[in-house]
Amino acid sequence: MTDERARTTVTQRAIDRVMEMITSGRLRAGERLPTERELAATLGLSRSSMREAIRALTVMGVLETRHGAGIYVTPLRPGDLLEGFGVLAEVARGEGLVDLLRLRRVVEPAATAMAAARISADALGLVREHLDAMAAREQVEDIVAADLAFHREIVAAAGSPAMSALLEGLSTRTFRARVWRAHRDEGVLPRTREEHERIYAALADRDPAAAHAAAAVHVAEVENWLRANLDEWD
Amino acid sequence: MTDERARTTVTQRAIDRVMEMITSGRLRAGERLPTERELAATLGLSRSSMREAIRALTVMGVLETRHGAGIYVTPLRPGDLLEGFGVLAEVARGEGLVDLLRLRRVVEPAATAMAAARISADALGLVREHLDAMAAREQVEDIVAADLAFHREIVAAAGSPAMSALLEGLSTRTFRARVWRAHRDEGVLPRTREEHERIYAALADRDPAAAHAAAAVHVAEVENWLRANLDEWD
DNA sequence: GATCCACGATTGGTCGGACCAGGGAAGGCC
DNA sequence: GGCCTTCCCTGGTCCGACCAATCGTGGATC
Repeated sequence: MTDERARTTVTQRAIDRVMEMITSGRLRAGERLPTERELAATLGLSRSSMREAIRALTVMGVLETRHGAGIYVTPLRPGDLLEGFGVLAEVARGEGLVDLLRLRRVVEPAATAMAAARISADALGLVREHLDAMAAREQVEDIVAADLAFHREIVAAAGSPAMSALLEGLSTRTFRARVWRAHRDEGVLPRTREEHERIYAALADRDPAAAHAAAAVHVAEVENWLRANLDEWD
Repeated sequence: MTDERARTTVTQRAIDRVMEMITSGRLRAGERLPTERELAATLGLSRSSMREAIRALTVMGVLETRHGAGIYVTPLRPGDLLEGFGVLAEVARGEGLVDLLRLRRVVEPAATAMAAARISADALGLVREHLDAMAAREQVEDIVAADLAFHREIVAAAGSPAMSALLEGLSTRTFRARVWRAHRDEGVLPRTREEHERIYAALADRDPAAAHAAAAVHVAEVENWLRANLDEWD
């Protein structure tokens, strides 16, 4: 029990040490850390290995480095920590993608419902703008951009950074572009537009239940499409 | 447009390059990558920087290194990619913690409902065992272990790796221990036990709606406790 | 001929030091 | 007093050497 885990790498131990400093409160959000060189000396490893540990904590969203200025602890907000997870949907394939969409079908309706209960008039106006932009544009890329902005605005109105960050990670531009292209080719764009309108209407009515249902229908639609087209994916 | 993003670090570019190799399908799940030295040479950077890029992709759950053997792409299952999630609840504080719990209140009931519809008799038996273990143990650490196992078993029965991984990340041993200790001191353990029993009963009845409600009540309970005790936290 | 083992080539892990590039504060110039 | 230069500190990159786990290979053994 003395030091059984010497089997792990020095870098991993450094990561754990810094994490422990943060969880224990010795390092607080926003605070600046010692120099790379100092940290390496203190924790007893080379600067190279220390840099790897710092890089790891950086992608985790725990630390943040500023060239020439120093290393800082991030504000540690859920958004910061979930930032690196935008990779998720990007690499998932086949059954894994379906699973991610299933998760989205659970979270997005809940977020939309929360938004319906507390969205401001200003935010609602922005949602309306994105909705109109979707209808006005021709290029798939533009439509997708408006689509993403539409959902992002709604989720943001829910007031849950964690849900925003999670859903952001579950949405990838390339995936959505593919879905839109397919929908266009299948001539079902009007139906998609109808779904979006229904979501907006529920928000405008400040009707959480209706918003929940409308969002669920919308995501389920995409999920079903993916399930039906899984074979020709990738 | 020639090479505008030379402003970023070489390591970041290497990360992007490897990610692109994966998303484009040139590197497939489980496949082995070239040597660190070869990769560095190919991408035109030093081995040190290349190692940092690899470390970053490792903590993201995209790559996996085996000392002496080589570097491999992970199976890229949602579970692999959400693994680093555990950090989240570990460092979150104050309002951020409440937000995470709010996310859990959305996801866990959904997973429990899905489990109710498809849980096997065997899995149900295990759930029962963990429930009994919770009641039988005295040490908070043991109770927490059984508590975690109880929820984990249920969520696993939902059959969604993404939800399992997410909820796993939202649950930390230290947080739960604190909650249990407080509940014990406040003498509300019987009520918690009752909530667990109700969840089990809904699963046994194969009643998704009841399971959803029971899980929601349970998580909301913890959320309310946290909200009430936020001031004395950390 | 099959099995086992020792050895060495391969590959990731660690180290130390040198040099480059961005930032920021001290101090001089106007 | 305000602006600008300068210099030092800090992260970013690179190199080359050595350590340690792995795995294939080929020879010894039965």
